[in-house]
Amino acid sequence: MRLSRLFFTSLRDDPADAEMPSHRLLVRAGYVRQLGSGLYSLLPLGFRVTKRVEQVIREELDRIGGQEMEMPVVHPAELWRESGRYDQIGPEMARFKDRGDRDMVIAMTHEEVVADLLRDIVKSYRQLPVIVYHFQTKFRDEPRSRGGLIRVREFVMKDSYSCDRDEAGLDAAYWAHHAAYTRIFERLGLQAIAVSSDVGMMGGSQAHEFMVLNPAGEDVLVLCETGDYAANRQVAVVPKPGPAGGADEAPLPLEEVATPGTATIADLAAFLGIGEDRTAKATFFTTGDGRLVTAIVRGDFDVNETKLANAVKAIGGLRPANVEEIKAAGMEPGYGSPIGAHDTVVVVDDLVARSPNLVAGANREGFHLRNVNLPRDYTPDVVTDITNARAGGPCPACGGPLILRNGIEVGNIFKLGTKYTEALGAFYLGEDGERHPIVMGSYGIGLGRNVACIVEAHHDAKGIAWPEEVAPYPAHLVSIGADKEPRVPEIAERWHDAAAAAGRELLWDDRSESPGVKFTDAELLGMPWIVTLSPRSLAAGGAEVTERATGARAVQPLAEVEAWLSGVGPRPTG
RNA sequence: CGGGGCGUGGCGUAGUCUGGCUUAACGCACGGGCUUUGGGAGCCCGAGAUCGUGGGUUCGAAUCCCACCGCCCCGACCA
Repeated sequence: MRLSRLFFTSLRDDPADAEMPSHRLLVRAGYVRQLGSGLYSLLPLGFRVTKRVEQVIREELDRIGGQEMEMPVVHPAELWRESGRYDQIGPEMARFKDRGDRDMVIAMTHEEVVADLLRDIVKSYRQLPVIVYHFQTKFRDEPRSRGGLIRVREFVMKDSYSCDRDEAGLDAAYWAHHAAYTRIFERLGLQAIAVSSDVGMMGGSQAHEFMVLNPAGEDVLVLCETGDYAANRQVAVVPKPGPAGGADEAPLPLEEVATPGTATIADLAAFLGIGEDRTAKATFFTTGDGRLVTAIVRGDFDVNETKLANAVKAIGGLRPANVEEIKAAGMEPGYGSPIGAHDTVVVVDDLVARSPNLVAGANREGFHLRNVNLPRDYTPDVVTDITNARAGGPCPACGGPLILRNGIEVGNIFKLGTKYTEALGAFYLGEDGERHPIVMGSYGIGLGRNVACIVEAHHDAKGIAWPEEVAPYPAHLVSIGADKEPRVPEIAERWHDAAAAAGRELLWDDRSESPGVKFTDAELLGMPWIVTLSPRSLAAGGAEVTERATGARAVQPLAEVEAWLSGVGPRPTG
């Protein structure tokens, strides 16, 4: 590819609205352009990278027996009504009517279509197991896109679906995907770690997310330094300390105490001269279906909203309750507790439930209660772990200190079970002559997000440094001094043509720009090898070969470079 | 949806507070010419902007007021 013909432009200045390095570089180097919020065009360079990422994924999925296919982006709403998601999912799913006034949706994912195909095609256990996948556009009208390609509204995703006779088959497909993903991310140059993740309301039984560490990541990971524990904080197990005063402390009588101006736990503990671990903190949420949830954790812990939402099976998630809602249930924000409250679901953390004599709110401004004890003083609806793991806290596996890091989800694997196949009636006839629902798993990798994460991991102050596996071109040929030394354009053109003929096209900067411009662009664009051909290099006996990632450079003989670029020889290292 | 910020040639910005000095300025990029050619070259000429949109105030609006739209960041949200 001649750079003079490439549909692109590099920018000397950073785009004003790009904060993440990957976004800044992909825009500056002419890989992507933004069309609207969360909507991006892939320019030819960006498209080539994406296709290479796609090919890595394709090869690894084919290795575990995946069969590539393609399902539509537009679905009849009826299909989504059958699974129940048409009404469950909010405005993030785009809907419209076709010319026949039929309700249609734009796909956010493809479980329904797969289940629909299964009920049509699979009759017998002999047809299972099967893994199908496709690379297809998804549209999710996110409330807020951010971070360039990291979180967008329209994106191409590899989604695969495993279809098995039973749980054992699902388990095998699940771990096959786990292994495939591990290979994929390694090949992509991403240090991804698999963390246990939330299965949420989907009725699944197990899920992992593959995460790359990044300060801009939207998820918090709980990691053990020894590597024996890794989980999304949403689901991280929290080993609890014993009650602050000892488990066998005798319950004392309830006692109201004036605590003016102590609406926060820190103020309260300081005012009473006690540790935060002797207090119970109440926080309030409202579910999507309008229930008030009162969550009680020990004062030195924080509520984990995912765990809480799961504990109360919150439809439509949780949002912080407002003051009116809290007061309507007989509680006082800042001084609240379930004592005397009504019309609220009370969820108590297990540590609170077994901690005697905590200080809790009196539901009266400026007052708290000492010596609150369960179940003497109020009755929880649910007792379970609803706390966030804390940095430095004990690892559930080894007891060592935990660390918290932000991460970006580059892939996920999920045991769906029979939710969709039962809903849509996708059954097979087993060896036993009985009808059984097909057992599904679903597995996703977002392409654009992976491209951005690769750049996050492989760039420097000058630009991108693509791993060879995904680079849009294997090498960037810079020809200099073409008007002074006729051999330069001759050789460059010959190499360019030979490489193309060998099916491994080069990017050749054939422009009549100054050397500085060409070198700067070559470093910005980030091909793994920069080959400089100039009167100077010829005088030194060949062409200069520079490794983009390390900056290591050496002059190599012309014949060897030509053989390498033409695909008939190794990269010269002499 | 809440909070904050921003919208001025392709990109980055100044000008806005304090209306007129603007025929809207500057750098980069772009076209032509000459010179230059191993690290974002120099000089000359040139094209390119309904100052986000609509309304209002005013003798006069990029600038003040109202409404709307768009984008970015934080939060909420994320099957």
